[in-house]
Amino acid sequence: MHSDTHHESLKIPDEIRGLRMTRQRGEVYRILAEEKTHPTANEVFMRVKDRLPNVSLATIYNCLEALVQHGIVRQVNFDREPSRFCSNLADHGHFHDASTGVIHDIHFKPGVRLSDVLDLPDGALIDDVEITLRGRINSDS
Amino acid sequence: MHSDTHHESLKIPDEIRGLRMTRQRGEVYRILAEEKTHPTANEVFMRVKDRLPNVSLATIYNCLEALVQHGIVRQVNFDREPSRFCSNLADHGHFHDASTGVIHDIHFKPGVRLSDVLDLPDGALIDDVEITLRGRINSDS
DNA sequence: GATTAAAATTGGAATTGTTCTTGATAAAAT
DNA sequence: ATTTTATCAAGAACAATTCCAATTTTAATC
Ligand SMILES: [Mn+2]
Ligand SMILES: [Mn+2]
Ligand SMILES: [Zn+2]
Ligand SMILES: [Zn+2]
Repeated sequence: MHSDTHHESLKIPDEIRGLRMTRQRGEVYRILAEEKTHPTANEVFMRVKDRLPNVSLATIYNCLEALVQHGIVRQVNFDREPSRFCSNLADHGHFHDASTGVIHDIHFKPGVRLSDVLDLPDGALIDDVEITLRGRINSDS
Repeated sequence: MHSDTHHESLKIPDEIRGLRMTRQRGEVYRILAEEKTHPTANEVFMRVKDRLPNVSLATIYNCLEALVQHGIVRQVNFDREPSRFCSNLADHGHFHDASTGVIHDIHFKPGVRLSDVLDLPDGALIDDVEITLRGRINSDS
């Protein structure tokens, strides 16, 4: 057993993709990796404060931006609501269940390619796709 | 030839879907119907001012909200950028060409249904879909 | 290990798109 | 014509995010 003390643990390397993993960035990332609930910056802030009581909201924003910039987490927007963040790097979209508030990750069915489905302009090169669904889950049937 | 004087014209009824078509709402709608460029509220404001010099930005926002609420126009969001507005009521998504800034309407290929393509949770009832692409158009081939 | 340089963090102020509030206007109903 | 209701205008307020200057931390160099 090694010396430093943590709880459920989840090893985060000192550096990911050229981004130095500071204490604050590590804690922000941990929240997103542990909870797949797509929290807002402010929700991340509240959770990180439990471990780093002096952390500032500006730092949460800085960390989230750094993580997003380096492709370690993804930023998810629903309309004009506060941005949410997601550690699932697989290509996926989001379904917001209006009755529970839960946000579900949505994946393409196997073998589906965007260009098979959408009528894109000639020569269009897609850098980024965002698919956002709103609705509700009908428990019966 | 009828009495009231307008320029290129585009007849807008006194009421659409239960929404009273005031002068301001009509002008806002006209901009969106004439130009398919997905303008922001502020861009609509500048254009409407040419015809209604006393209109206020608050009124533009009020009108846009009323039109969106009544399903007459659609609100389109790219990340956290200012909302844009679209009079195309067909089911469609948006492709933002980063090199020109142009926003293209994107339609599904005929016969494609969302549930054929996405792996949705059991019992999911989709109220609304938003598809947003970013990229560029390669002019050669 | 001390010194210097670079990067990250903090707290608060500033920004920005949007919404709210309140009083004035205009339109509809009586 | 009077009353009621809806809309509009102007500016204040708001909330999420970004910016800024000062401090702290980390890394590099001596
Ligand atoms: Mn929370
Ligand atoms: Mn413009
Ligand atoms: Zn996700
Ligand atoms: Zn459109």
